[in-house]
Amino acid sequence: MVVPGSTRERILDAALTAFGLRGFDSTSLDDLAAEVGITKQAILYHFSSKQELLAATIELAVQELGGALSEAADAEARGFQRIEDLVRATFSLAARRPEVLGLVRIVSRQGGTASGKLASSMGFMLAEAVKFVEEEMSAGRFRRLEPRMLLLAVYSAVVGVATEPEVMRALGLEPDLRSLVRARRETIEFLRAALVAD
Amino acid sequence: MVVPGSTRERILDAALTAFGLRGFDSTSLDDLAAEVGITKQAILYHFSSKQELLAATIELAVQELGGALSEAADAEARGFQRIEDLVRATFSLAARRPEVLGLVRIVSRQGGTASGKLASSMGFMLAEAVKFVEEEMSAGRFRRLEPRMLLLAVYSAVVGVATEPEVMRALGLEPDLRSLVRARRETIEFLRAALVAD
DNA sequence: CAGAAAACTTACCAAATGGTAAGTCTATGT
DNA sequence: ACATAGACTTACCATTTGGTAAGTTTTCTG
Repeated sequence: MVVPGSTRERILDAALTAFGLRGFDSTSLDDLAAEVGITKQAILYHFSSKQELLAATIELAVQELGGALSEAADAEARGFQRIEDLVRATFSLAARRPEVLGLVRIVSRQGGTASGKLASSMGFMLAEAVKFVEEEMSAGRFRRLEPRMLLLAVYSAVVGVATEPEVMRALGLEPDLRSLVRARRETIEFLRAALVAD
Repeated sequence: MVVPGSTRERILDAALTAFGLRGFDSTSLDDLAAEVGITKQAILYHFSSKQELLAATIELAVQELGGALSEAADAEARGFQRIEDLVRATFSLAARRPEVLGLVRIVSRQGGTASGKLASSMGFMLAEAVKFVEEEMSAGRFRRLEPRMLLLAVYSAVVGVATEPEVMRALGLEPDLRSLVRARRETIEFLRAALVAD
């Protein structure tokens, strides 16, 4: 399988997949190089160190995630519809490119320089989300809860359901496409019940 | 600081902490040995390989998690009270020993032999939880949702909130004890709204 | 107290890892 | 035609890693 695009792009793509699915420390530059069909030194030609490759990879992941979400977040949509759109977009991304959410999770857990970078990249989107939730609460369409805590719970629930195939398996659910669709539907109903004011 | 207990116990404890907080591949046997104050070969005397050490560590984590939960799950408690007890116990564990939940997450994401072991260890508890949720739904106390999907969403939300300090930070919340208490309260209210039938 | 088993340590080792240095090939502008 | 810069590769290297082999000390037991 020949991946199109420049060598640099192919390295980034392979790194995003590997870091996001297997983890940063668990992925060696040699593995990565073999996957792309080049030598390790070609990677170090484009990215001066493994850390810098990680930084570039995070930037790409944030771009993809941000793109998918902002595309879904129709500025016109109000109330729960907007949440539903976002959840659908997140599930779609999780199905198409699980490595993107995987990378976000792995990096956000680890702390350090990388996670600071991620946090600042996501900062704007989060601030907007908080504003939206607060407006909906003021308008009486959402239950009154602490907006940031609410977002954290929603984020955790969605990303968790979308990216924990092993936990699904433990629950006796095969993590195939059909189950994912059902998981999405159930998650949306769950969130609707939690959010929408009576 | 001298940690009490046998050498074997001290190794297990250090391994649980390191694997749970920093990850399996990111922790070398040499690091571990230095922490415990012995040599790497002493570790390999008690556990014949790093993989076996991981297996023993998982077993310990499952025991701790299972212990904390089954202690909290008063068989008498019905309805949402029982969920609340469990969430409190989970948050308490996350505050006291974040590495336990961290290990469960790390392993469950990785798949392979280790995660199969974890899944089978948790199997009984999960089956019981499904039964409980189904009963509550039949009794009309919980909303009708797919029990296993519901559990997955609840699990993801709770563990996510309890163990994602970096995401909290990105939301402008300091992950200190006070915030964790607030997070717990908000999570419980969130779940109550989602679960309790009108 | 003898000796054997348990609980280690010191001494190694082969493979893998991130990274450096220097060379090769190819396109391009002059 | 030729120098120059970009895009690599081949050749190394020091360190780290999980693991083995063999020796030493401590503890238990007959």
